[in-house]
Amino acid sequence: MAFPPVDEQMEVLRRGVEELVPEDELVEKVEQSRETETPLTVKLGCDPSRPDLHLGHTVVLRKLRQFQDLGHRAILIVGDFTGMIGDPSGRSKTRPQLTLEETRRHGQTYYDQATRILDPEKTEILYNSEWLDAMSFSDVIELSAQQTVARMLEREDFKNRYEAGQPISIHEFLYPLAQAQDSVHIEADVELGGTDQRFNLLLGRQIQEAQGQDPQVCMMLPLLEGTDGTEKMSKSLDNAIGITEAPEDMYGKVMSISDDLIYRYVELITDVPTEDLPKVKAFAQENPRDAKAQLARRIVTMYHSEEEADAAQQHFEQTVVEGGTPDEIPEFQPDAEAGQEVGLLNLMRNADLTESNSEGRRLIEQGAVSIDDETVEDTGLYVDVSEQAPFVLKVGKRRYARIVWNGRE
RNA sequence: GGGUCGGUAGCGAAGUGGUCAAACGCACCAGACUGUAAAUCUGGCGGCUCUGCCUUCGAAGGUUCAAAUCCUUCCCGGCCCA
Repeated sequence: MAFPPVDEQMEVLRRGVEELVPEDELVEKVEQSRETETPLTVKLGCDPSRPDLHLGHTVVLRKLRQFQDLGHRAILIVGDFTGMIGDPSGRSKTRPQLTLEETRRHGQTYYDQATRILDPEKTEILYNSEWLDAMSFSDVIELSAQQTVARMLEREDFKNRYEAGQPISIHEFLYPLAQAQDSVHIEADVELGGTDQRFNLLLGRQIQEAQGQDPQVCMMLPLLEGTDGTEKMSKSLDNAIGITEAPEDMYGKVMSISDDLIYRYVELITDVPTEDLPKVKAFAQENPRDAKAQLARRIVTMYHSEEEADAAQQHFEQTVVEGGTPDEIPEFQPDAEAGQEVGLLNLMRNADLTESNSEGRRLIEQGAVSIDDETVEDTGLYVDVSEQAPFVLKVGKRRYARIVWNGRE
């Protein structure tokens, strides 16, 4: 197949990239691949311990997709080997130990989600236990001889821990080496990763070189900030927008990002053509609300459909902007006899609107509970469901239930 | 193996016999405000039949009128030494 001209390829590949080490080598590789009509092998490692992808992951996946669209070869490497061993160091949260089946299953889930972005026809998936598990102890020693402790300690987190007198287990030095070995195994031309992967990616270059291979180019992409606007998007920080989330949630969460982030999201995780980006930037400054709505629609469309994006937008306008009641709210049918008075506190708890009666009482005191848009004042209110149903019970801004009663006499 | 420091609410962290359901920060929830589910401000943030009562401060016992705070044993973690 014919590859596009080098300049064209580079223009696509450079978009949104934080760091490219070294850029001229990539140009050379692209030139060479075009001349010899051989696709580049592009590697992306993925962590099978958390298979739920969010928009942050898509930054790097989209870059991989761009490589595919230019005709190159994408390889996803599932780190099942390290996943199986787990990280026994015990500091911070111990990485959960996974069984082989679990890593395979997670790997599959990862693949299924990733192919919403990648071209499934052109995506290879490999599990690194395949070759890492086969290495003998002497192989490992040989591998580790290719790196020095001093260089390892250049890595910031190791350095900090070392200087602070905190323990670093030997095996922690082995993980980056294992990842580098992956690059050797597939003879990667390019490895993608977030900027937090700098050390690991660079180590891949070094190890490849030590083993007589042409070193890979390291392409580092920025870590997308989450909905809190400062921390990187991460499920454990609870600031993530998952790509499998419902259209309404996705839309709402995008609308909640801070205005400064609009352009960044557009640049990194949408298909807006590169030449239109300056326009987007100006628009985002001038009219952040509409720019954000456009972004939210675009993102929901990417992972769902245009119709669902329309519906999500409408839902948002209706419930958030106007503070109205959404069209679809869960129904709850209390267990009550005709004419029986039911305590509102219990009703809320049974309908899963509150966790405890204390919480319900507090919320009523704060004026957060309403029945058919009428604020409830009395914490000891009793309602006769058979008489009053159906009615809409609202707790806070986002918790609703339609209370119904199917006449039991 | 020895020494030492520590284990308090979702997390971080005060408190070291009574005024402790436990300061403070973060997270979270609500109200006001706003173009927004952002920011900001205000309030809340164990449970209950709620002006009071009940269960919590690693676990189990004990001392005391009274324990998160003192004692004993045990479990878990950090650091130092070997």
